[in-house]
Amino acid sequence: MKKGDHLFLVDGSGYIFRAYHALPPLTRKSDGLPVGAVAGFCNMLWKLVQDARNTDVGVVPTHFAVIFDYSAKTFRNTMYPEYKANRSAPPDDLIPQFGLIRQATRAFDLPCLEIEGYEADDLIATYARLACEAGGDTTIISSDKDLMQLVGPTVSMYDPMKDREIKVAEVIEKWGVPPEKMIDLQALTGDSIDNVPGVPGIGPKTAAQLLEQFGDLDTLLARASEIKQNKRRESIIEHAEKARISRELVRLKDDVPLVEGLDDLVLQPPNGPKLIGFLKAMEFSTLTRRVAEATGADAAAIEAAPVDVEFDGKAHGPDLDEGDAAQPAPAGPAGEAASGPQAMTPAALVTARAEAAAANRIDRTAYVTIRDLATLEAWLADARETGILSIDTETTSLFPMEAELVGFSIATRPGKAAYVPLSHRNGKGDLLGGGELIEGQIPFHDALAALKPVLADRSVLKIGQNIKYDWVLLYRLGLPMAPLDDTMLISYVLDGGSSSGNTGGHGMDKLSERWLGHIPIPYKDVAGSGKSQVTFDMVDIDRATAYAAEDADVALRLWQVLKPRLVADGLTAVYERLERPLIDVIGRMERRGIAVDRQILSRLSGDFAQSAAALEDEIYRLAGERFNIGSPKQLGDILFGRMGFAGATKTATGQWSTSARILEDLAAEGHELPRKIVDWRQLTKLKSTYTDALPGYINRDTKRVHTCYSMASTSTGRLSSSEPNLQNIPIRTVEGRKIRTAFVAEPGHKLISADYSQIELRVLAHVADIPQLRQAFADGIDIHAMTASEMFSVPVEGMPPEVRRRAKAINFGIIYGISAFGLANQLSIPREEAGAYIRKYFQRFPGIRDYMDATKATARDKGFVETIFGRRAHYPEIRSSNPQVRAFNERAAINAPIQGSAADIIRRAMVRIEDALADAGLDDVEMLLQVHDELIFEAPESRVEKAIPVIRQVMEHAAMPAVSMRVPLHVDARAADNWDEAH
DNA sequence: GTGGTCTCCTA
DNA sequence: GTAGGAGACCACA
Repeated sequence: MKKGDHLFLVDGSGYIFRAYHALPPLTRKSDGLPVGAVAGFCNMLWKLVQDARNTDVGVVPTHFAVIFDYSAKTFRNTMYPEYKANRSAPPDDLIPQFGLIRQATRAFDLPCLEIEGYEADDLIATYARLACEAGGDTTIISSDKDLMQLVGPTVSMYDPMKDREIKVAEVIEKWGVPPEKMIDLQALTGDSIDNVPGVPGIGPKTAAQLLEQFGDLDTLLARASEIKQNKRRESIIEHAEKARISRELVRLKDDVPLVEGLDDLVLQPPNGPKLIGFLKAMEFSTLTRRVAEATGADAAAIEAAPVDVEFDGKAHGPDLDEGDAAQPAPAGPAGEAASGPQAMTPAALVTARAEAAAANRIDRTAYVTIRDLATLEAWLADARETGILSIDTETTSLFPMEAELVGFSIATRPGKAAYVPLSHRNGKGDLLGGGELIEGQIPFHDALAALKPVLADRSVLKIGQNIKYDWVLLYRLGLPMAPLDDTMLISYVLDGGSSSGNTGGHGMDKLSERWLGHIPIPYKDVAGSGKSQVTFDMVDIDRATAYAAEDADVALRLWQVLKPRLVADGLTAVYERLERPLIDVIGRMERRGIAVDRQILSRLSGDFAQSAAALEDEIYRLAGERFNIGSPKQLGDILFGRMGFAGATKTATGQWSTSARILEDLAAEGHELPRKIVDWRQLTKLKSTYTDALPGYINRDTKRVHTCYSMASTSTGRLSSSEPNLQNIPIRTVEGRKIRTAFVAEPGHKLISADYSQIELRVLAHVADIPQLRQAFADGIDIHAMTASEMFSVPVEGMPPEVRRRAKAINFGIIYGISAFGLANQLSIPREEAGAYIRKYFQRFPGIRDYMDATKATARDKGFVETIFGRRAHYPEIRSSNPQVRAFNERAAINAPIQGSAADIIRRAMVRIEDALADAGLDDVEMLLQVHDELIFEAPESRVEKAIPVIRQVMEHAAMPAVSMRVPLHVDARAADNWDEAH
């Protein structure tokens, strides 16, 4: 190396972690291998190497190396055993990427350096010193503050993510001291991440000020008695020794015995074919193309290179130390096993995390109430260091669209959690409702302003339990939040199914008890319940802190336990493609809401009330007495007791059944009273559930109805909608449909409804691979008529409606895990006849029976079934000795892959549709609702014609490229002023 | 006031 | 026969 040469040193280990959190998660298409950080790394390296050949750019590297940490143990551990002892394990889907990034480096033909016993930073320090001595310059590709001590006249740093150079001036600007004092500064402040102790109570600001005053650490320690502030003085005197140890920990070693000298680092021209082979193996098509163009290689002629995927996390520092207690780990790469890193398989990591979580008890007394901005800033800085922020909002309402923020809690590491009260009030609320703001709370907007950049920071992962709620609320307050991880959704992906999928199955309390062995404070205990319940702003701040900080702490701990299971169980792709990207998509739908015309509902309510009143009079006349028609008990007594109608059946609890089915049968025999009761029920149902209830959900500010979608409450992967449920708005009767006319588009806009035609039958045709069904769907013919024609040997032409109706019932029955009992019930035919139909059906479509048998066998064998995208639904009770329980679980297990695959397909469509619309210049077309196989959009009138083909295209191809369906998907779409006409 | 039961709305 | 949510009633506390 000579004067004028320029050495680039990439801090590989540092980059991995930052890229992982900063970049959107990416998985290899073919097998779900997580490769997001690898992709970021390759793009960065390529850009750096390319710039090297472009002489227009100011800085041209002549020497180049990528440097990694070797292993857990370094000389610093000998000096201070606790060094980096409390680091948490890396995210599970990052682990395989450590090895891949080293392979990427070699594919670039760049030196990939690491030395046992030293950190990457020490090697960087050593090479930088050598380069300086040889008269060359050095650029360190990193933004790590630990490296800033090296910055000087010939050494600068470069942050590849922010495209920002860090020189002496930038260091001073950021830390208040020049680079040569960074060591002393860090010795004082310590580093919670690396477990460098420092002096308690001294942060960067104070440290800089002290160094300014005293010059350096030794002088400061010698003259500590001169410090005026009592606390500060005592702390420094007491912890002087810690400061000295800290200084030795943070001081980088610049005389590491190197294997490769500077001359080994001379930058070579890129080896196109070798690099392309690796990029192809990673399935990075864009970069492959770029490299091919730049190097003149023929990408098509190059085969993907073999790539080793290791799950042992080679040399990413001491992060896997917690694995000590876990199972024996497989050896590391050849030749490095003996002294190499703690090796750990995904399964071992899962075990280790679960054991650690169960062992680390929760200590509520350690939680902090943050009452001033500086403390909040310090916590948020910690989050930027860890790259992790567990967050939970406390509000006055369960509806995020109308809730007021009362405070929020954060956690950056297990046990380190705090609550930030913002608008707690004292109890002196008067007629105006107010009460006075309690003192000792950070001004609302100041706190949010501090929080905002961290929430938006792509390099800080925000973790929450049901984080969609917080996302919607915070977005409303002008605080967008990304990226996100949701412990509820992770649990849902891992353990979904009837055993845990029902309401509350993935709730925080349940998860905490199960995984942490800890029961969090119930909400009731802080806010009361029933009449005495108060909103959270009235809760005492100390009690609020215990409750709220615990939630953030628990969410973080759950995340540590649950996230690694995704990789171990092969469910990363399901989470990353079907859950995580949907959080903000659905959040936006909830935020938009849909306009509901109050006048229409009010008029309908009046109409329904009038008709129902008229029916009531007649019912009393026919019954000969007044009674509560809405009481099944009283009604049953009158109909089957006093009046003695025939055909009575009992419900499970021995009551007379008065279901519509029974009453219809009686009506069919010519009885007037049951008919009127059925009609009365329909009207009162429509009135109470819809026309009376819906106006109460119209938001005061937006004038729209904002339903809440639950992403984790079904066993199959469907969404559910509540408060109000907009997935059960009537459609089957003329009267009911009128309610749909109240769902309207804004003036100048239209509602677009796009729904999948027969999606579940198409999925069935695909998974069971039934030739006749596939053909029928390919030809676009009436599927129920085709079924009838096959079964009963009747031509489709001129088929009696009754024949088709029966075939249709059978088709649905198949999807539901058919039983003769159920089909008989549905069609009102004898059980024997229904059984004969089913036998006939299986005769004509033997593939269906094979599929059903295979599904049941899988469920019994593994305890779960899978959708075509790999989502699992667990049915452990399929092994029950109770025949009823077993049969029920068998039917559910047969239905789940069909219903669930359809649900996954529409989820995929929802994830893609916003971008597709935006790409077509239609970003003013907004998705509002999802009703299982239907999506509702609102669009300016002028956009409708252009939007419909885009929507249809996305929906019909939503399964691709993960699954190539054997049958086409078909979508019907229409636009109108209201939902009734659009559907 | 809470929880269970019945009924009924949807895909 | 599958998957949901909600309102009314009623017996329990």
